[in-house]
Amino acid sequence: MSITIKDVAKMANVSVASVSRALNGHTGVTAETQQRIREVAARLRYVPHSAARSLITRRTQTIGALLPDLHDAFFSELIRGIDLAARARGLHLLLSSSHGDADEAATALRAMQGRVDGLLVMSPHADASFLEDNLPTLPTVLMNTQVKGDRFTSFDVDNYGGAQAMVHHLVDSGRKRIVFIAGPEANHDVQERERGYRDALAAHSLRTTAMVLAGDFTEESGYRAAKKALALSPRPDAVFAANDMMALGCLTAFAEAGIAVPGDIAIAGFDDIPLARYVTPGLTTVRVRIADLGSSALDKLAAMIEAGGEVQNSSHILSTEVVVRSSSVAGSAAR
Amino acid sequence: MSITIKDVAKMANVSVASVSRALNGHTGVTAETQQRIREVAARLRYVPHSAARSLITRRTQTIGALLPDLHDAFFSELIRGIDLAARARGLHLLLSSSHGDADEAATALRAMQGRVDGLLVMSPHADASFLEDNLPTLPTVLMNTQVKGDRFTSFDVDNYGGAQAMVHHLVDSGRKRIVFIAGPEANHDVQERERGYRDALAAHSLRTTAMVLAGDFTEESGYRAAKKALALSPRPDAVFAANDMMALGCLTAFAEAGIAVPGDIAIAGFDDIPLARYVTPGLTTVRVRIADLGSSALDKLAAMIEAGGEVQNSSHILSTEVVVRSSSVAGSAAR
DNA sequence: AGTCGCCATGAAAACGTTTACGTTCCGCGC
DNA sequence: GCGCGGAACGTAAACGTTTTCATGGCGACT
Repeated sequence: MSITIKDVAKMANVSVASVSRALNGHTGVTAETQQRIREVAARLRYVPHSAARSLITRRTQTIGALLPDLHDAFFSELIRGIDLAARARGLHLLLSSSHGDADEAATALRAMQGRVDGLLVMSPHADASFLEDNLPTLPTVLMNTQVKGDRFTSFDVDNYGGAQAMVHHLVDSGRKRIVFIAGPEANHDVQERERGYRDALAAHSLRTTAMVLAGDFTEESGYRAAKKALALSPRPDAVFAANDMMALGCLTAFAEAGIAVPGDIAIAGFDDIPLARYVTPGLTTVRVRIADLGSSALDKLAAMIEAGGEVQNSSHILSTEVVVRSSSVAGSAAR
Repeated sequence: MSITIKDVAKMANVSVASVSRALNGHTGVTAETQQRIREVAARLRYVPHSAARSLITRRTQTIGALLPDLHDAFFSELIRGIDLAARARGLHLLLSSSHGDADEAATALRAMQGRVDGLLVMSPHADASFLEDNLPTLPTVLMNTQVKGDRFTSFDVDNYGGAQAMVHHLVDSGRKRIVFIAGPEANHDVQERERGYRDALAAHSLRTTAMVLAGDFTEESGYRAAKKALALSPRPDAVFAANDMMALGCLTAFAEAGIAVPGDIAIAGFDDIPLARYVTPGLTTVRVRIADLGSSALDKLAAMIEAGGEVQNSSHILSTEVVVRSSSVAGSAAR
């Protein structure tokens, strides 16, 4: 039904080879015939069939992204970053998100075979052996996915450094009893943030005051943790939540309890989701440049593909930044 | 390099045809050999090359989504909805977003040829003739994209009805001078929202009080419009912004000017972005179920593909819902 | 003027599948 | 005992490209 290169060739009285050459701007076809072929192709609305093309060129101009089911803002930012970099290179994006379990992820991974030139993977379920077992033999870049050694190229945000910096900020502004609200246990990001929290406390000789409450990244769990924090004695003068949503839950809990923020207690989060600057008081948090993470990972992947896969693996850390708002320091900039 | 069906065939001492049959669960191969082939395939980590497969089957199991550059929350929700429905059907998602101009959109559209089984299009630049000119001959569903007649199947949110309902709510709670802050002029959603606003005023015999200020969907433009609204005489007792971000700008402007919300003036937005319930006061707005829009559109598209393209075009309207928060009615539920 | 070489072009192979069509073999009914 | 049907399996065509290789023509150089 769809019109093919043969139709164009026939109509222009040339061979399919010449059509291919003309349309791809290759040499070996006179300007005049190229012109003619181009005209015919346009008139016929010819569009090359990409499956056929990739079959022979071994290139799809597409990269696959395997993502977990993420909280909205994070997800959206990441995609935006990836998409931006991909479009700049004329690459397409095959999206595969929300993989509940390893089996599902494995299926998705295999389905990418022959469909993409490279893979961007962010998967909480992935460990090295899972990846080795299921990854098609494709250039791959890992994002925020824990894996030891140099078997893969990876990009990670500086969870450890960001958490440290936040604790330093809190201590510097006079806080002494800082409680940390953790996230899902198996989550590598959370582990690193907690490690940064503990090490920073130690650096201030406050190791003994370390206090960690459970959470699961939801606002609700932040709310519950905040209630627990208030019951502690002596009462903490700051809570540092492993992500912003939980910090928002704290905000609500404290407001209900009539506790002044930041007067009685300071609140800090992690991620700098758009919401953070809109709540009152504005939420002090660690900014993670998610879009950059996506862009950088894609750029690196593109380079690997370009190089034909024979490049040294490398790992990269994306810096974070403490954003101080009113939830930790009275009278600080509203934005 | 990659191992193909031939390798499996050789290793299992059968023909490629049998391998294909065994792996696809077709008849004509004994259980015993099927078993053997499956084992060999697993051992060799054979994964069928999808480009080759789609070349012959004319199916890619992939649907393409052409999206504009959207404000974050909207974009993310839409993708989530689409992805959800796609995964339920085992379909892949080829994403193509952020198309600044029609040329870019056209290129993206053509690049989809042979890559996808169907197309989901949301494009502000698209009018009927653009689509006819550039759309590959593929099943297509339009989302929030204005196009007259029944040449396409489309899904739209009920901008008109939502705006009407919001105006009714404002009038019912005692507001009389309601100003509307418009969005980008060419935007069809905005036009419909404004139409709903005007018609609802007319229904309350308040037609003469209609007052429209310019805006462009950004928070900044909402802020500016709010300033203008305050300068009006008599001063309005409500502003209805064409989207939530502009409503937030109003919130800021009124706070700075010391105007009480909702005491002196009520504020209403449109979209119900996540932020809306977090700001103080909570923002009264029109909820648009974006994820549903995506899911429904994809479901319909899948049905069209299933049916082989020979289905009647149809258009669908997704209902909206007024969400009352404190910005329009004092003491209303915080959430 | 003849030969050499380059350039435009065409024919055909190749990519990795699926599937229509043959072929072989076995069992069964007459 | 012979033929027939069906099941299991193999052969090869087909999908729509790109690319290698062959071919022919024409200009330039000796």
